[in-house]
Amino acid sequence: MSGANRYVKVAINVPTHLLFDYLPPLDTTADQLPVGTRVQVPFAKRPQTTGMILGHCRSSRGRELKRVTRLLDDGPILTAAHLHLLRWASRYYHYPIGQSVFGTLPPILRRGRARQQSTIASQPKVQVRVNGDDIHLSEEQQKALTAILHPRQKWHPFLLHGVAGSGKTAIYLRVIEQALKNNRQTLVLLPEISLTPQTLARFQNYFSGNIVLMHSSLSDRQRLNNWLQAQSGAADIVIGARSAVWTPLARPGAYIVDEEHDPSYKQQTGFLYSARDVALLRAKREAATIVLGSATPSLEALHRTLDGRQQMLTLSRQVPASGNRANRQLIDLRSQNMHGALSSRLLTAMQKELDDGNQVLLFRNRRGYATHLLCHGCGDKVNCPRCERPYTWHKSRARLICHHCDKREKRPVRCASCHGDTILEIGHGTERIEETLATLFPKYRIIRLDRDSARKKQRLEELLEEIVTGRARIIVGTQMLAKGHHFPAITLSAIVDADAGLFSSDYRASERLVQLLFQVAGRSGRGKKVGQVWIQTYAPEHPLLQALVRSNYQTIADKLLSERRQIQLPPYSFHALLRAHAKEHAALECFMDEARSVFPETQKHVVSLFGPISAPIEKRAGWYRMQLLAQSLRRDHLHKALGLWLTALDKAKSRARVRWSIDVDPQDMM
DNA sequence: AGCACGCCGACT
DNA sequence: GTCGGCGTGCTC
Repeated sequence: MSGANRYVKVAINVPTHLLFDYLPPLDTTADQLPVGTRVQVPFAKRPQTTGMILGHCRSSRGRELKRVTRLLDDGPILTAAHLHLLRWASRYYHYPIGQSVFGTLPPILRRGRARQQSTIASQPKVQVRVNGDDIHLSEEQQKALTAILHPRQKWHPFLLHGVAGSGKTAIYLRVIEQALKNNRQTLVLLPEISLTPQTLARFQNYFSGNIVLMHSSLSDRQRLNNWLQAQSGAADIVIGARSAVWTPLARPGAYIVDEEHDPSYKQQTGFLYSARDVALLRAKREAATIVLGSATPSLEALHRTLDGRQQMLTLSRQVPASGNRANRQLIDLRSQNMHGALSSRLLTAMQKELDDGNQVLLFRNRRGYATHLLCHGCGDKVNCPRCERPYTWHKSRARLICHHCDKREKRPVRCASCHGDTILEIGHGTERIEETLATLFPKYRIIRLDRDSARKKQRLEELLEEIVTGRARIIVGTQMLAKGHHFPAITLSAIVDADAGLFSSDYRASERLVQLLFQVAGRSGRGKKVGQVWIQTYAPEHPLLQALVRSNYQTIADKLLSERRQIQLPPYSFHALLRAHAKEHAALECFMDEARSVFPETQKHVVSLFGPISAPIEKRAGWYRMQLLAQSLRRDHLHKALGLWLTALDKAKSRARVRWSIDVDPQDMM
């Protein structure tokens, strides 16, 4: 039966929400070109542009329609269901459709190159090995697994709450195993694939089937091959980082999002999606099993369990010392004897653990040597000229580095304003703490783990190896330390400076601090050695710190949630953030004022605006930055407003020389 | 995103 | 006079 459609609607990788109408090639009808097929089309002044067919139409508003040059695929490379997901994401995150489609394809397909036939036979049978580690589930784990495999409702997401070593991975393996038995695929998301070779090893040890990786450090060819295997159904398990959430699956069965609270699931540039949220939506549409795991669940996840949209399954620690909570203590830094950033009290506690043959871990969320340089003569700081913020002094590299824009400079001999020659090094980054430790504990091997010391993956693995084997006795590092690893020989962890998380302008800072503390605590202790966590602070009376030493994660998180509810912050309301930056401050202010004034009148009673205000980092790489927050108690109201607002912003008179973007569900306000 | 067009400053 | 800098607008 011949269709009546005369044109195809084509998505092109350009920043517009429009689809472009084309005539089919001369010997073809529009209806013979299925949705999801890539085509080559003349576009703008370019004779050969890659596009993808997303629909058909009978009539078109375009005047002189051009013709599709040729088909790039012999059939659709994306299913209608997958395109549906992409169109939803494009609308939800207000990101151009063509960029959403092409930005989530493997680079080779994005460029219009041919899809190559995969040489792997489709659907090989996966053997489950019995050996990795054969899984003996505790009663608690068995209960959790049963709940997941036999949900009370047709579709229900699960939050698996358990600390490192509580046996989350065993549950994941059994969920995947069940999917395999049903001949279904599983997609496993991890916050940072480079940090988790152990996870892959464990999977490979347990399943001898076809496991593929999906992350950005694979070669283009490898990425395409793995993508094709997932899409054709030849791969049984796909393990990947954030972007892997866009991998099409022929026979989806289960989704696993490990460390679901991790902020790296939210993309920070361009297409600002949350891989965790996209995974939830995919699972819901496909009625697939989904398990979100974390020792420190996000407040969003806890909120979903409170109102019954999600079921929480809690695993307690499985080791012999089970029930023994890590011993948490505050160190009041006021009038403490200090050795650099470290108090005598902390050093004494460290010495004891080291004497007993244990490892200690110090956490400091600033790399570099000194957090800033200060002129002793006039008090001026040495600032990055582009960001107007202090440079960080990196001693071993002998460079000042701006942590906001990465500008590098040599250290000045004299102060630029008063020409004084006494420049003081203020503040202690990981590099300086390492130096302090080297003088205090010359006998012990010290390892620093941050983006400077572990620039290459290989080096990172070497450093981790030294920690795991116990050769390194003292470890100092940044956030990197708090992710994914379990170091059983560490019996003492310390947060060198907790105060930054207490007094931030970002309302999520307190959630992040609590998560950090419990993640750090979770790295340490096993068997009879119970971990202790020390927190250095100048504000020991702060209620959050008081709670941190007294309560468990759940109790503190519940309290944070009730605070969010009282002031109606997410997850009790919904946010979209308009960010703008410009070279001239006046142009920026003018645009932001207009942005506020063109906000749709009809939505003003259901959506509140806060701002415009300067961004917390007011200037970055020479650009002034401002933001305007839209908040609503209902997502649908917010989205209706955004649609109208963006149309008005496109036409704003003051938008010249201003760059702007919308962040739906922003994860930070920086 | 590209790519062209258009409007202001220092040059053979 | 015009070469080219970037800022702006459009693409079926």
